[in-house]
Amino acid sequence: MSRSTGRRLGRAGIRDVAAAAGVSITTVSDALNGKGRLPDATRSHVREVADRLGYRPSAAARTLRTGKSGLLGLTVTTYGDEPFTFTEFAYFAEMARAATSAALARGYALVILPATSRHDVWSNVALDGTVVIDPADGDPVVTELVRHGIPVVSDGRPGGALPVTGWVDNDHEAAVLGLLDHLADAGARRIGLLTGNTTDTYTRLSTTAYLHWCERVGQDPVYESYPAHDPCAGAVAADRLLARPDRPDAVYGLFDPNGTDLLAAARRYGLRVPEDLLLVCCSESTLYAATEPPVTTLSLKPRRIGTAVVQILIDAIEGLDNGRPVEQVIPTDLIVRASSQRRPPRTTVSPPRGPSGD
Amino acid sequence: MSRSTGRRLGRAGIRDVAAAAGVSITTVSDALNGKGRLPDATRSHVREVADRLGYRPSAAARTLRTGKSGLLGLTVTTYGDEPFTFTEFAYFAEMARAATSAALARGYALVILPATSRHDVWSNVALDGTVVIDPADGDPVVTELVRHGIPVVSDGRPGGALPVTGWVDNDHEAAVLGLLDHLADAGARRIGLLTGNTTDTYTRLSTTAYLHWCERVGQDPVYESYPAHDPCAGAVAADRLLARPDRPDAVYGLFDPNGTDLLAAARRYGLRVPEDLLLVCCSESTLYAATEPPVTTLSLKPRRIGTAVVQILIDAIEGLDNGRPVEQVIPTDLIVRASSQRRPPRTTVSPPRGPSGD
DNA sequence: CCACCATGCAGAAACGTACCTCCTCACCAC
DNA sequence: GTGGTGAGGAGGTACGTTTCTGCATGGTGG
Repeated sequence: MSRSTGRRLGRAGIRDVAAAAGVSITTVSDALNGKGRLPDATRSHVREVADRLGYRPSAAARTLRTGKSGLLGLTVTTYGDEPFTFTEFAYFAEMARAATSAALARGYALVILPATSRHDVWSNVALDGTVVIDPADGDPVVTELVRHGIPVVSDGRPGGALPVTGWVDNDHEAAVLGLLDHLADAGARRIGLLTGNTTDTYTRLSTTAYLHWCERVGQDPVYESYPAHDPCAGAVAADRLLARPDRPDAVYGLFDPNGTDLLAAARRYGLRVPEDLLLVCCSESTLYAATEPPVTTLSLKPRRIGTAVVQILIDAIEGLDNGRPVEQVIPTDLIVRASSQRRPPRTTVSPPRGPSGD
Repeated sequence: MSRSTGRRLGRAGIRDVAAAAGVSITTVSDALNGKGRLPDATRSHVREVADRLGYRPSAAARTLRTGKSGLLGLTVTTYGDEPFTFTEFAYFAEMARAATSAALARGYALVILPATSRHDVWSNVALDGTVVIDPADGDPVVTELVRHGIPVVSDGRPGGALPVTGWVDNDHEAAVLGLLDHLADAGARRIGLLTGNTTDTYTRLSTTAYLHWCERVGQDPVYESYPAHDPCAGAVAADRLLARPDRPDAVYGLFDPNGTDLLAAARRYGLRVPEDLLLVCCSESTLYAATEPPVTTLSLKPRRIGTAVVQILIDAIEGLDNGRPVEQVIPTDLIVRASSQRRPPRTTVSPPRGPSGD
């Protein structure tokens, strides 16, 4: 019994197209992929027959043959017990969205894979490269990927001398220092910090930058740290911070929800913002433009980071890089709103608050 | 030159493991996959050798052979011109996160694919099935996927008689009606709506439910619609709604940012919430627990939806379903806070409420 | 002692594509 | 006529698995 005849059970294959078009498999492949030396007549004829048969090349076969799958992993490290903290905050959502768009524009797609998943999941999908968000020091997944020759680009400086292909990050120290200066310029005498107790690079760098700044200006550090993955813990920590005897007159919150947490805590203690308490938090949420008062936010530019990470990764995959690791620093953006200015820029139509002296 | 010898350029293959273990390829495959009839001694020996060589089976080859890739598409339809509105709001983020976890728990991974991407992207990845979020009526991508025999489960009732494998959705009409009753019970005389001008099912069903309710209770509809994908348009629309001569004394906002938009607009017009204006908005954000005042939100339970969608899809892929479409309705959850109660429950000094369980 | 069966394993055929190697013309210059 | 050349296309192999089929071997019942 001939193996090339008989009803195709599944989809039409390249063989069927070749047979229907009266040409060879090679010709079909070349015509559809724009390779080889073929007259336009043959090319369009093959294309037409393929369309008519509803032919879709098998991604698996192509991947097996070429070694390229067109898939990039998007790995998120987990915090605490949460199985998967993807998009816990707006940052991840924005970053993932930008990365997806950028990848798509270059013909790649993103596969979401948590760093903690077991081997079988990782090896069940053929990856051309991987984006790792905020890898832990000496992350075993990253090291294994690199050992297998898969390009890895991380969002956030990799700790523990991870041999990644490249990374993209903000200059967190500079951002924090600039923001603290901004608060000091606005009149802050004692600036507090709401931070996390996790060991990720972002938290660590930001916290040490704060400590250095305190040392430089001779202020005693005033901070509370909490498990950032717990949505309630932030509110409690904000409360603790404002309940301290050495209560700060300005606070920077490292995480997205800290702004509302601190606003709520301030209300509970009868503190007016910004008159009694200056506020800045790191967030990508547009909600802070419409709070009372609007809150000054530090944006880490996740869109730019997501885009940059993917570009670097794909360049490395396609051999467009020079072979050396690429390190790219994305500037942050301090969006100044009423919460960090003693004199509100323009407080709406409603009756202005008490004419607080400058 | 022998083809089976020579230095393997890439990773070790199953052949190398077989050679190193002194068994046949079949034995290696069986040992590693727990099939065939092999004594435990052989099995563990093979496994050990494979580990030593750092053997990882080729996902592409396995997919080609078995026809299953272990990949599920996660498709998001786009709004307006935005290339990709994935996770524009917290809903998508939560939903995607839950779907990813659920898929992973059953050995699948999710690939993010916008519905608008061209064919080449879709056919470049072997999908076992696809989750479609809020498909447009007669979505061409969905119809094509179904034609190719790929199971499709949608988040949101599919319009246009799309022949999907199943769908999961909230009962949006019931949710809106219940919520309007809640506002009426709290004393609302004229309830306004802030809605979108897009044609997606959620917006459409919610709006018509509102109109029906108005008809039933004999209230003139008071609503403003705006392009939901534009973050600024919401604030403007909220302002318009409260600037109307027939200003409502209660408002329901269909989209996540509407809560803060409406709070800000209320402040501009000197309206107190909830005394002068009752407020509810549809949101998954925990930020509304800490606004001033806290805002009552309608949760669509994206976690449960994401999980359910994936379960249905995988059941269909693995033939665990009965072959008929599965339709599942997830109840919504009205989280009542101060903004929708004339008498604020308790304006305490104590730290805010505990975790918002699923 | 032979047929029989379960056990343990090997051979080899696919899966569908890409691409390298070659073949066959027709045409032209010499 | 002959060799060269370039266009147009065919054959066949390899990518790395899974799995069907089959072949030994040793133990067991008749």
